[in-house]
Amino acid sequence: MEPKRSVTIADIALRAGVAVSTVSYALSGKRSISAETRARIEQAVAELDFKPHAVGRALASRSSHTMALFFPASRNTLQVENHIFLAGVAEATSKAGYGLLVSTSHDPAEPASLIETGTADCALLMEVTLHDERVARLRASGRPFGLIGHSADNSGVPFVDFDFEEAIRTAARHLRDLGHRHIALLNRQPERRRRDYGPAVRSRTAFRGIARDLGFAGEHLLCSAAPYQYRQIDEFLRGVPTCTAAITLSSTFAPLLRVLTDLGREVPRDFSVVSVIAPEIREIVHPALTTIDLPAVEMGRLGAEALLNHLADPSKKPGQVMLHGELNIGATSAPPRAATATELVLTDTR
Amino acid sequence: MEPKRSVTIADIALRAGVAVSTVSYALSGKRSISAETRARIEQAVAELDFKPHAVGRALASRSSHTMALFFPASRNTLQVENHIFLAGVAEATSKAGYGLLVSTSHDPAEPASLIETGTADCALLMEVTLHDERVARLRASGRPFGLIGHSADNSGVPFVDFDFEEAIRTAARHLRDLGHRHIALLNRQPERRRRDYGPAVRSRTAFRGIARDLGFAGEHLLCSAAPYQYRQIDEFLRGVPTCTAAITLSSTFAPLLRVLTDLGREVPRDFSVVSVIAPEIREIVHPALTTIDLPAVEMGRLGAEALLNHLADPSKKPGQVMLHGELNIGATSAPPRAATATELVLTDTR
DNA sequence: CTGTTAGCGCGTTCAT
DNA sequence: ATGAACGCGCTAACAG
Repeated sequence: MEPKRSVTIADIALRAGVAVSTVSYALSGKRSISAETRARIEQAVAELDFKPHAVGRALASRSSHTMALFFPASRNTLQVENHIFLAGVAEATSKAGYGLLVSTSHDPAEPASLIETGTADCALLMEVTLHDERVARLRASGRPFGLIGHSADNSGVPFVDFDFEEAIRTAARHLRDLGHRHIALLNRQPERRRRDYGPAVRSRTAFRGIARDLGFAGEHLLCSAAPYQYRQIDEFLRGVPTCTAAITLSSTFAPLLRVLTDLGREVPRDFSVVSVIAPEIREIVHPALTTIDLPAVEMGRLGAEALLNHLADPSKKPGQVMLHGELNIGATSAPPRAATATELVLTDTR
Repeated sequence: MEPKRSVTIADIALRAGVAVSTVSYALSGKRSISAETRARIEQAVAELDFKPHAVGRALASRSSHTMALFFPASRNTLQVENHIFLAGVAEATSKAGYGLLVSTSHDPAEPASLIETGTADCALLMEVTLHDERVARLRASGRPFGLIGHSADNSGVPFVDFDFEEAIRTAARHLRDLGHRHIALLNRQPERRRRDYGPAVRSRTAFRGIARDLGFAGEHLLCSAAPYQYRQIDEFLRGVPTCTAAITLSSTFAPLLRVLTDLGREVPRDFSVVSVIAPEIREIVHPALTTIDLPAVEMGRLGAEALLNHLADPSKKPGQVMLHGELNIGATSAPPRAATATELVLTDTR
């Protein structure tokens, strides 16, 4: 129960026998200080264990030195993968001396609000939709923000994203080369009414084209939340027995593997799977899957860095990075049983 | 590129024709306002789209309305499970109208610092050791804090923890009833020089006693980081062939399952496993494991709530909650092959 | 190179 | 029931 009242620069100024502004400038280095007074100030700082009050500083400087990260983490729709991005973001903000405020709010006005109220200097958004209202509001208010993902119009916006199209093409080619002629793409239906979710939309479109190009039948399956996805997948696999392989995005590999087991179909003997997942998730999944690594930690770091750079110099062209994934062949990738020889038809569940 | 300068209560006061203090009181409700002026103020607020500036408010009220969460998330030692707690913490802070600042700092002075600089009102710590220096410093400075986990002395400290001892006892009994006479306990070595990590120490001690009580040989294995743990476990299983079952804490189940597969030992035919993990992790692991659920989301929520309650009324006895886990029998729990009939010896690897 | 001073936006005491 | 004024801790003109 020590001193509740913390020491201020006024205390330092008094003790060092200088003006408060001198202390302030000595701390910020924004103007030259004689070696002597600087020493006296530093001594006073050390003796009194002074730490600049972040709030006072934020009010005066109009900068909280804090980044707000928006990502969905409601308990019901908890996506373990989402949290991996956080590690990268935290690494970047911490290295830059920035605070990291995490918000799980779904209010589209919240990102702009947090900045307008001075709580944060900028906002980093996750689960970005093609026409994201949060983006629109941030744009309208002229506040700095960045994206992990990207939307329809990204002009002037720093972002980092993963090339899902390429990943799907790589995966599809691999599966086709293994002999598969009927392949499903599994993706999750993200939160709420976000039918507009970028990766989902783009992946679906790309997959359709790829199926056409490579000459296989492609099925697109949008999985809902936990209890239902199992039945969805179960019904699909029973209904479409010619489908012998799947590409999974997000964590849809989990229910898929369960259903396959329950149906008595063994991976990779009876069914092949290529999963696009973060290596940290791959690590804990057993048996080893064939995957395309989604570098989530890197993405978090790069996204945060791009935003911080943009904040430091808004006149410069913002960083816009697209990351790529490599195929990572695991134990489940051996050739499947021969695909059916019936006529190939391109279908789409929706 | 709208107005950079946000509207303040002075603007509201002017527009409503009242004093700034009246606006302040109208907003906080800390003194009665006539219906008429209140209406005028509310109208001005709506018309100007006023939002109180959080930083100005924090400086004046000496409260940032923010909780700082400290948890380890360096990219090298990323534990997916840790992030699940965050969902619960975020739920609680958000419901209480608090901000959530996330820090991955390892500096033992940082928690107290963040509060002293006004950045946060309180700190919630994860990965607490028995003699945690962060706790000591927070205590010394008299700042409010709470724990997810607990340390040697918890007097006056709100915390939530999981009864690992009981979980291990439940798991051990289950395995012994299946016929196992030689059981290993796998745990991870947490970051840095934290040999003092509470759950690890307590689990080990408890396990030793349980082995004695239930009459089986118990081995304790402390796994290091990703690349090494595999070899560690591999050497252990080869060296101790009589060990036919394991209890895994944290995500040690992952390397264990890999090693078992590579050794050609099938679960549950040749080896039984009971894992203490969060259900969100269990969901993505395949095949279904026998587990004891670690209610990480709940723990995060309860820990944050306990801390917020303590903050609201420091004179009240702080909430100290201990959660328990139930056995969750999955596909891997079928009886193993008969255990060896040789003499039982209680050993410990360390 | 250094001191003086006016805010930053809001809470709150003291008057009325 | 309402106003006026001061202060929270710090930054940044503006003087010298």
